Amino acid sequence: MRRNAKVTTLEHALLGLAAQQPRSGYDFKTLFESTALRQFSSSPGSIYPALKRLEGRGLLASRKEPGAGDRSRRIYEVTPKGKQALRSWLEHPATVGELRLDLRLPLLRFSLFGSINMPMDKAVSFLEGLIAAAKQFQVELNPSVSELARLQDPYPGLALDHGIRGLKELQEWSRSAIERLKGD
Amino acid sequence: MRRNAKVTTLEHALLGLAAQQPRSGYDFKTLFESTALRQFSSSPGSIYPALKRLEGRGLLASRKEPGAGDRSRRIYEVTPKGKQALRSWLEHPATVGELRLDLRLPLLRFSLFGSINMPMDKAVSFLEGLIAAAKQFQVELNPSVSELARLQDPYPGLALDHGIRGLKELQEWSRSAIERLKGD
DNA sequence: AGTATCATGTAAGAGGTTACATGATTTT
DNA sequence: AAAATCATGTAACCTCTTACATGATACT
Repeated sequence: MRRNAKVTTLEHALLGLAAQQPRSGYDFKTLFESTALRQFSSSPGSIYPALKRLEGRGLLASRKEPGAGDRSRRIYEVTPKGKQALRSWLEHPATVGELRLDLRLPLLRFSLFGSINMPMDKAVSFLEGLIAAAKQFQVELNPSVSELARLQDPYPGLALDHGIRGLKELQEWSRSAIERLKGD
Repeated sequence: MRRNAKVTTLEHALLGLAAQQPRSGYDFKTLFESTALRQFSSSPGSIYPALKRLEGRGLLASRKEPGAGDRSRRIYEVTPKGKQALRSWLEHPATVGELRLDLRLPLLRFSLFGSINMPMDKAVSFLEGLIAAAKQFQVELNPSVSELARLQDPYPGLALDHGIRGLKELQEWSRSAIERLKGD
């Protein structure tokens, strides 16, 4: 079988949350609804099928937990194979290419580092890589700054300025996060 | 016909670019590849079908422009109906709900304000609304800060800190953009 | 008694991703 | 002569969105 080869962002997030602690589909759903994770999904229509796919691929395992009456919850927990997939995803260093496409993804990974007890020095390396990628991306954008400054339309240049500020902020945050991690 | 009621983000972006100036599918494709717009699409597989859909709905019109040999480009330009749809999208104020889901969208809209010659005072109102929404969102996140600070897992709290810094930065950028717009 | 929440799911439709396909022209 | 670029598209597959559906329990 060569289908379903790719694990999606939503699936990776579910994997990470399941690795933190076993949860039911409903638990995942409410977590996604009530936190910044909502960016990566919504509603049962994506979460329940994703859980089934992950179980079908052997990355999650489930058991029925009979509740009061018929409120039986199905609890998912990560399998060794799932933990392996999670680990290799989390350990992917952030690259310029990834930042260009979506800078929220490295942050999502970082937020889930605890799910595999990522050692502090690896987290610091990740952040250092993130700083390097952000810096490089920022440099790449410099030609566009002068280019857009020449237009009479001010909006694209201003929007680009926001992007650059975001990259600077990302570097500053990364440095402060490194300090906080080291100060434990 | 009630199908295709919803205009997607990619389609709105195409509409805005076409309103700036008529372009070919290839022009759109290279623009998306070479700018921050790449976040909202990729490759011909999404762009060409989107252009066809927009033409089918009467939001874009196309004409063949015979080039040298058989390099005929198909040029798309926005129709009055398309400009209307574009305008109503661009004039949507940013809300907290939108920021919670994806704060890149209001920025995308802002970057395309020139395509309908958005009057300066409306752009300023938009930014003021953006500041208000960002502020409100920031306040909403405060309970999570104390909650996550209590965990032994440091990563979610640090990631949240990045989100909050981003919201502060968004407000600062908005203020500076207002100044720049007024200083014209 | 009625509403909200817990809890899980399915079905239809649409759009995006990836990969492939074609052919001319320009550059190396 | 070969490779890159211009230029447009299609097909398969998959996932997501939206909406609907069900039934028990807790709350007011």
